[in-house]
Amino acid sequence: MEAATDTYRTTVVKAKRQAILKAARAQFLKCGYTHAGMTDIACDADVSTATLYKHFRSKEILFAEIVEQASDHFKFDFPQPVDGAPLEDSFCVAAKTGLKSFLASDVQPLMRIVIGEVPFAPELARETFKRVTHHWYNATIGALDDMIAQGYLKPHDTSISARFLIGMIKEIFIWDGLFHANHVAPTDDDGRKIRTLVELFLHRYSVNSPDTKNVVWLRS
Amino acid sequence: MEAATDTYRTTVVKAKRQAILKAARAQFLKCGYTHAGMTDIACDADVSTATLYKHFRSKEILFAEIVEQASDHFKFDFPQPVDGAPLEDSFCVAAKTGLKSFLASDVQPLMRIVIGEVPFAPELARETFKRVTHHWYNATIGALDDMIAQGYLKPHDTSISARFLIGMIKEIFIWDGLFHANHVAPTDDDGRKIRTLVELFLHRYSVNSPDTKNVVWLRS
Amino acid sequence: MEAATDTYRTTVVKAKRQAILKAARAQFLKCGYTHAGMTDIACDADVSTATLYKHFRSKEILFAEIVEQASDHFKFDFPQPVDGAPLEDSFCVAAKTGLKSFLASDVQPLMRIVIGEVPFAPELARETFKRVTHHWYNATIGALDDMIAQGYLKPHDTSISARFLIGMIKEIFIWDGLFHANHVAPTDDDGRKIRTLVELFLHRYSVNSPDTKNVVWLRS
Amino acid sequence: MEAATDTYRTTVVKAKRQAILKAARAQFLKCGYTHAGMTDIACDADVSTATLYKHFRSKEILFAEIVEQASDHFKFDFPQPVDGAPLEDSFCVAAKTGLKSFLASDVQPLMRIVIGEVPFAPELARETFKRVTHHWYNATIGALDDMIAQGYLKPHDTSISARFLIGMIKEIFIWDGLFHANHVAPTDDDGRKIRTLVELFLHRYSVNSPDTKNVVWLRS
DNA sequence: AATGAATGAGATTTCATTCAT
DNA sequence: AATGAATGAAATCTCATTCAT
Repeated sequence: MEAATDTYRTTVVKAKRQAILKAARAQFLKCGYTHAGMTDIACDADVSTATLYKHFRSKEILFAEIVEQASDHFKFDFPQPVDGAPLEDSFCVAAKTGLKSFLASDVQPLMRIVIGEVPFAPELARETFKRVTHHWYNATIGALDDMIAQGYLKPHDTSISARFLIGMIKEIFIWDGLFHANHVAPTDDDGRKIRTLVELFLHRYSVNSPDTKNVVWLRS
Repeated sequence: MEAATDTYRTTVVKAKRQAILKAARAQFLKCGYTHAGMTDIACDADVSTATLYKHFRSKEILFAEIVEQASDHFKFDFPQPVDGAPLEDSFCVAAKTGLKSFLASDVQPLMRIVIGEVPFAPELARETFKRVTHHWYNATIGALDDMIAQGYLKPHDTSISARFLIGMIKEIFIWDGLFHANHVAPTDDDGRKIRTLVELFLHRYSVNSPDTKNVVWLRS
Repeated sequence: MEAATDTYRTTVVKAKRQAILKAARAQFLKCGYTHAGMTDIACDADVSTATLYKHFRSKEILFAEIVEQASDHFKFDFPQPVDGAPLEDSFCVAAKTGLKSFLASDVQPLMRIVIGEVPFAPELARETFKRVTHHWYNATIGALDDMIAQGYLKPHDTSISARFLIGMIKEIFIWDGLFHANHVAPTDDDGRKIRTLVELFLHRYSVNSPDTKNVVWLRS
Repeated sequence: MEAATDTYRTTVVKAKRQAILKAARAQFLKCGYTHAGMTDIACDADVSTATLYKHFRSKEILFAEIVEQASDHFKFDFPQPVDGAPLEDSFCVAAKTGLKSFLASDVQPLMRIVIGEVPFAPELARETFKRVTHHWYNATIGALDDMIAQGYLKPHDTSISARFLIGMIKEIFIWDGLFHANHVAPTDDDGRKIRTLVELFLHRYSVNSPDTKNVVWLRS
């Protein structure tokens, strides 16, 4: 009986916690950090402000929790190139998958808020940056290094080429969203943008790409 | 005499206006939009709040003015390739110049604020985005198209390649600054980063780059 | 069996009650009345708030209980003068004993709180005042009257001389503690302070003290 | 004209400040520190809370100001003994004057509040203690030392006798007030209480008092 | 009998903006 | 034209106490 009671209570409490997180996320996304009101959040979650504060000791902590949740949701693994399949496809799948996970994680709109709060929550910003950007970046470096080791790519400084790759993806699919509320990332259903981008990358770094030792970029 | 007085008055008024703008910029950069106080700005500018409001009808308008000023300060012209000189150099100079102007214009830290205020000043964000991102983007597209017309580059869709180029630059020199207060953009004194990036670009799009029609990126 | 259970339960209940009182005393002494939190008290006592409220219907009542307990702990009996021993010694012992009991009873730091809450708990303050001050005062008056009756002291208005005696003790050993947290009453290990004070008193009221009927305090 | 305007404005501002102080004092005396509400104070002073906070940066500061004002109002100078007049009278006048100034200064009821806040405003308590208790104490020591030097009093440790004197006064006229709201200090219109207390003191310390070197306080 | 999550009411404090001078 | 004191509305957070389990 006690166990049952406990379970029931626990369930209710967890439900409230979730309700709060949901309401808070909505409020923050709608209003940004400063303009979001704890009172409103409590109200939307059908909870008193006191209860809200029992669950999350401060607005800052509540916000951090939401950001953490979202950024934890962002997972990225560069898929292993499939033997015999075009290397290009691996890159495209990786880019598409990473992007999808990123967009699905709700991190993007939260990032706007985090960025705006940089002077007042530098630690949070740093942390978010690390979780999202570093994660993506490191996974990519690792994959590129592997591919070099396996002879797919020419040896080169992957710590910079990885950033080039990611930079292009961000520019096309993410950057605009920083400046526009309710921004929907441009679709790339036929995958042409990503493919173009990957081609640009592999044109330089694939072992199969032509040698350019003697090429000059001079005008003829 | 009156004219002289008028001139004097005008001068004083203009000086006050400048003092306000200067103080406000400092405040905003230090505290972000919401936490910057009109009273503090007035105080720093040695002006009463009433005078402040005579010059700028509201905090929002004052902020917009500052952002506009800064973004107007960001000028970018892709230099014409010099005949006989390596094409590469043109790109490097362009990238370096653009970046320098961007960083010097104070737009970067203001952008953080603009981004944070997106839900409350969507128009401002849109405008800033246009002035900065579009400007850079369009100037680059134009230059690339010219170079195609002049036979420097292979014909291709410059509306996307331009973004690739800019995306890589942003990733290396700008993105991190969005998440870190007092961020100093990484130096690139020897220009190696930019050069690597340009090489990647030209490897694919220079008319001198080897043909890759029959190249497959497959593993051998 | 039932009886045993009852006994057990009773024991547990009493233990909890004591735990609560102990925790509450600590809280109140540390934080004062207003800043002491019922939740904290319950927590420190390893009891739920509901249980806390089962035992003490309100914060006020809980506090009153603690003050009562402490002030009941303060016992003072003026020791009978020992025949043939210096009267002085009786007074010194009395003063020392009274002071010791007072300091040991924890009343002093609680008094600070009681005093601060005078406007909100006038009854409690009155009661505490009576229990502590009156008690001390009445015991002293009684002893002095006895000593007059027994021919130790000159006849006089003991209702005022008793207060003089106590007033001097309070001034030296208690007053400062009202204004300083963690105040430790000045030690008087050699008893010189108390002895001086007692001498002052007996110089005027002892039957052995010289007559002063014809003394004028005029400067010669 | 400007000067006049300034004067007018200054006058108004000062008046508001005084209104606030008055309202605050009343509120604090009525409700103690914690229960006094800044909103209520503002309301009583016919001022908005914002104005209240312009004048006093915080509740704590406002309270400290009031205490300081009151304690500054407490002045005590032990009057010089008049040549040829009974020394007794000097002491009685001194006691009466000191007491009157103390009671008139409003410090007494504020002291209750200060004492209650000791754990949370130790500095304020210390300061108040110094201003009131030390001041009284030091002035008395100085006067006693002078009288010793001038041959009115027997040489002795005045740092303790001064406290005896003050302790008796406090006991009779002040102590009770700590525990009772709206307490009116007992009158002593005929001066008999003070006279009795002074006699007790001089009986021991006046140069004219009989020698007690050979007196034993033993029961005969 | 015991729990502890939930509450409602209120506390202090801030800020963009106005208006009498 | 300029001042700066005054404002009203709102924001975050706390606490003694209750009630469903």
